[in-house]
Amino acid sequence: MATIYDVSNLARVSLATVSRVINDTGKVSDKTRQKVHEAMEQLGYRPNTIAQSLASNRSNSVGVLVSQLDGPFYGPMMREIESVLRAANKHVIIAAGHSDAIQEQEAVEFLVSRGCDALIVDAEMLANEYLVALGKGKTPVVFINRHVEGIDDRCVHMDNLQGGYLASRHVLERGHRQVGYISGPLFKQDARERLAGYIQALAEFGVPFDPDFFHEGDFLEESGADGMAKLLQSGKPLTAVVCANDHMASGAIALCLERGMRVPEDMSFVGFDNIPFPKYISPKLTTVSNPIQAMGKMAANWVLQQVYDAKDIPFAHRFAPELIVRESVTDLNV
Amino acid sequence: MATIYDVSNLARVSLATVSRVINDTGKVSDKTRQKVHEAMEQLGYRPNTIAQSLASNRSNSVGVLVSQLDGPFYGPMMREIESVLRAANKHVIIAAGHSDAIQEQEAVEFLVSRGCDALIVDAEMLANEYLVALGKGKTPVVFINRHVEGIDDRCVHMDNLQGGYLASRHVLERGHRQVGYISGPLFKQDARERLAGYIQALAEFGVPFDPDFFHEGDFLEESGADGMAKLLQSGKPLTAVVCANDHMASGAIALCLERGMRVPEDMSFVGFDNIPFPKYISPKLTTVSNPIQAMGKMAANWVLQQVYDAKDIPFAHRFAPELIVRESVTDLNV
DNA sequence: CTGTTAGCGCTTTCAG
DNA sequence: CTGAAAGCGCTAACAG
Repeated sequence: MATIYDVSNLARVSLATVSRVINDTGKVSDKTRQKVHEAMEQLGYRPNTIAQSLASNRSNSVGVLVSQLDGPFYGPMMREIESVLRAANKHVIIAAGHSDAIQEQEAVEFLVSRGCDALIVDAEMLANEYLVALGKGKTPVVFINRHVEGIDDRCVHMDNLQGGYLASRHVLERGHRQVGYISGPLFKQDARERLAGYIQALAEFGVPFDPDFFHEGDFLEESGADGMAKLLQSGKPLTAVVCANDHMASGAIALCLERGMRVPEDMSFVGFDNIPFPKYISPKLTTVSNPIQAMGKMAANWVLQQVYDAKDIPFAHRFAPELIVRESVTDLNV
Repeated sequence: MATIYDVSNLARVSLATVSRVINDTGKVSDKTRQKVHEAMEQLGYRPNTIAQSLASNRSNSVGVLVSQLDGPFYGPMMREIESVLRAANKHVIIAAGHSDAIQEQEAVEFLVSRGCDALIVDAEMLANEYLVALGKGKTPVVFINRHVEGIDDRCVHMDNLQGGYLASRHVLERGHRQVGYISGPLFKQDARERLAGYIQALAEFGVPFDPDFFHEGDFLEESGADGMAKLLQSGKPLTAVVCANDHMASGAIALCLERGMRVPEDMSFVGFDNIPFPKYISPKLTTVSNPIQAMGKMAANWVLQQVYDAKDIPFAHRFAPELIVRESVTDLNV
C-alpha cells in the first residue's frame, strides 16, 4: 500500500504538501496540487485513516447505540443515520443495548473508549443522571427518542404527549366514551407522556379516568393481550382501546379475535408507532406515526454539524406525530 | 487522558512492560503485573485503540455490509454479528448497499479503505466475479447468504434448493396438484435455487411444470399480488401457491382475500423466510425457516477465528432450512 | 522477565 | 505557497 511518503516522493513535494491537498487545507498552487493528484492516482494511494485519526485526534467514526438491532423500529432509523453519515465519509459503529441498563452502559463506554468523535444514543434504560453526565463528557452526544431535562439541546425526540392525545381524541371524536388504555411501562418517559396525552383527551371530553380501563404493559405484544384480558374482565362496556404501541395493539386485537369479537365492530383500536404490518391483515390499524426516520436523520445531521463543522442545517429537537386513520376504529356517531 | 507513558511512569516500569500486561503477551512477573494494574486503575487508563491499531496494523474493526438495515431480515442477523463481535471487543462498522450494485461496491470499498480487519458481506447485486476478486484481496471476507463458486470456503449460506423443495413437497403431500409458484427475480441465485427445489418436488410427484402457474416476482409484497393475479388469470384450477418469500406470499394472500377467496380453504399458501408477523393475522402462514441468525453468528465466528486467532469453532458453510407448518395449507387428502 | 529503540502513516506547527 | 521536523500513543523486535 502506497503511503503519503511515496506520493511526496513521486510528486517531488513534501509530505506536508501532500497532506494539504488530501485535506484541502491551507494554500497549494494549482500546479503542485495537480502533480500530487497525479502521483496519488498513479500509485492508487489511499490515505490510511487510522494514521489520520491518530495524528489528528479524530476517528471519523460515530458511535450509535440502539436498544435493538432487530425489530421494525430501529432499522429505519439506522438506515437514515448510516446514509447521512456515510455520505459524509464517516464510520458508523453500532452497538446494541438490548434494553438492559448494564449493557447500555457498557456499550456507551465501549463506543467512547473506541474514540468515536460523537455518539448517537437511544438509551432506553439508562438513568437521566447518567445521561446528563454523559452529555457533559468530552465526547459530544445526541440523544434520540428521549427528552432529558437539562440537556434539552442535545435531545431529538417526538412529542409523545401529543401522540397519545391524538390517538385518544380520535376515538373520543368518533363517539367512544368507554375507552381503555394499554400503557407502556411507566418507568419509561415516553410511556408516561403517551398516557398523559390519553388523560388530557379524556379530560377534554369530560370523561373520567377509570382505573379498570387501564393496564400497564411493557410494550410487547403479549402484554397487549394480557392487558386486553384484564380490561375485559372488568365487565364494563368497553368499546375502544388505545394502545401505547402497535405491538401491544396487535396482541390485544389477537385476543379479541380469539374470543370471537369483531374488530372494529365490537371493539375499536388505536395503536402507536405505525410499524409496517403486512397488507393483508385486517382490519388495518389506525395508529400514530412515529417520525423515527426523520429523527435519525436529524441526529446524524447534528453530529455532522457539531463535530465535523458541516454547513448549517436547521435543527429540530421535537418532532410531531401524526394520526394515521385506517380501519380499526368504528364510528359510533353514525 | 492518561497514556501508556503515564502508566509506565507511575508503575516505574517500561512502556514495553505496560504494553505486555495490556495485551497479555509475553511474560511478566506477577508483582510487576500487579503494579501496572494498580497504576492503570489509579489513572483510569484506557488504551488508545487508534494508536494500537496504527502500531499493530490492526483496526479491531469488522465491516459488515447488508443490503438493508431495515426490514425483518437483516436486523436479527446484525444482532448476532454485533453480539459475537462486541463480546470479543471488536468494532462493528456497518454499511448498507440498498440492493444496488454501485452502492454495494462503494460500501465495500469504503469498508476496506477504512482498514477493517475483515468483512462480512451480504451482497445482493454484486457480480460473482467481483466477489471472487474481493475474496482474493488482502482483507479477509466472508460472504453471507450467498454461495459463490470458487470461494466456497468463505460462504455461509442456506440450502435454498432444499427450502424450495420442502415448501413444495409439503403442498404436494397434502394432495395439491395444481401448485403455482411465485418466484424471486431469477438473476438472483437464491431465487433460482428455490425454484429448482419447487421443480424437483413437482418432478418427484410426477406433476409437470406449467408456465401458467409460474410468475417471476421481485421478492416484494406487491409483486406477490401481481403474480397472484396473473396465476388466477390463467383460469386453471389452482389450489396452492408456493412463494419464494413471505413478503410475496403476503401480497398474494391479500389479493385473494380481496377477491373474496378464503385462505386456505380456496387457496393454500407456503411462504419462505419465516419473518415475524403479528400474531393476529389469519391464517398463520406455513413457511420455511431461514436460519439467518445462525448464519450471522457463524460468519462472526469465522472472522474471530480467521482474523483474530480465536479458539477453534466448528464451521458450517451451509445451513438447512426447516419447514414450519402452520395454517395456510389445507389438506386435500382428507 | 524487563528495558531500549524504532517506527506505524499521517497532521501540524513553525520557519522560510 | 512549501518544507522540515516533531510528535499522536502504542507495538514489536532486539538486547540484556
